[in-house]
Amino acid sequence: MKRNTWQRTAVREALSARDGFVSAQELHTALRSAGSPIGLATVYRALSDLAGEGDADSLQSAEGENLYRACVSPGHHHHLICRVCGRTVEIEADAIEEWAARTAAAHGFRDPQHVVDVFAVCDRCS
Amino acid sequence: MKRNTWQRTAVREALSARDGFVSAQELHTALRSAGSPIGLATVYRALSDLAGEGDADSLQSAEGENLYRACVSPGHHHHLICRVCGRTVEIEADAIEEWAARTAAAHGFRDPQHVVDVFAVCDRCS
DNA sequence: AGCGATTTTGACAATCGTTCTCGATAAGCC
DNA sequence: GGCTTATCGAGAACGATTGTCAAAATCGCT
Ligand SMILES: [Mn+2]
Ligand SMILES: [Mn+2]
Ligand SMILES: [Zn+2]
Ligand SMILES: [Zn+2]
Repeated sequence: MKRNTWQRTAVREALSARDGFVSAQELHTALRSAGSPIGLATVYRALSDLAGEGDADSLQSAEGENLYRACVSPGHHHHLICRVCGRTVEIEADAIEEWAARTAAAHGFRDPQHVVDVFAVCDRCS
Repeated sequence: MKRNTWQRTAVREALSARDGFVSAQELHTALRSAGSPIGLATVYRALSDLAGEGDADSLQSAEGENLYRACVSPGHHHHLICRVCGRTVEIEADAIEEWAARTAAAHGFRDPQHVVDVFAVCDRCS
């Protein structure tokens, strides 16, 4: 049902070429600079699809922008993100998962979801 | 240096009258409905100030809106928020603080900040 | 390869939360 | 009361994102 277009491929590759989180606009600019005539709306759609399929992680920056990153590990995980360069480390922390579940249950809340991200400055940038 | 206006007082009180997170627009509408002629920009500014002074908590909804809540406990804490009605429980978890600091340090990252929120469905709403 | 049904694209407009502008207003202070 | 200056607020401006819709491209089928 989902068709293969060079646009989606281009977005996937451009995303993989980065090692941190990027916005749709940044990625669009990068693609255009590299000579691609891809449209902005298409980049937004492709990134949204990738995130929906689990091939990309997404998060909101402090400024409210949606940022994306090519997913390295397949399962659920969190991120340690450099505030300066965007470099990102994927983190698994079962302790956090348990804590979230326990905390919700302790207050009578059901079906907990959680947002856990750490923003700091990486060694290269400090 | 900072002046006391009835507008700031009105925002503070309107915020305290709620028990969940609200957006600036919602609060503005509520104030207007109650007869206040307060301006929208003023509500935005007041909420931003309150958050900056630590008298209000703020977070971003999944849709990217900035939400505010009158702060109950004074120190650093996190939230367990009902996805349906917005009811919120303030949570302190030293274990999380330590984990965040340890995780950042383990990867050579400095000056860590973290976003930790749990969204679930409260007992009244399930 | 050719055809046709259906998806996808992209330029542009529209949306929507938030911030900016700037003349008017009103705290705080003497 | 007056002065100084922070604050207000209506409306414009902004910026990220989404909607529109005609043109182009993909895929299944022959
Ligand atoms: Mn988790
Ligand atoms: Mn914390
Ligand atoms: Zn860095
Ligand atoms: Zn609830």
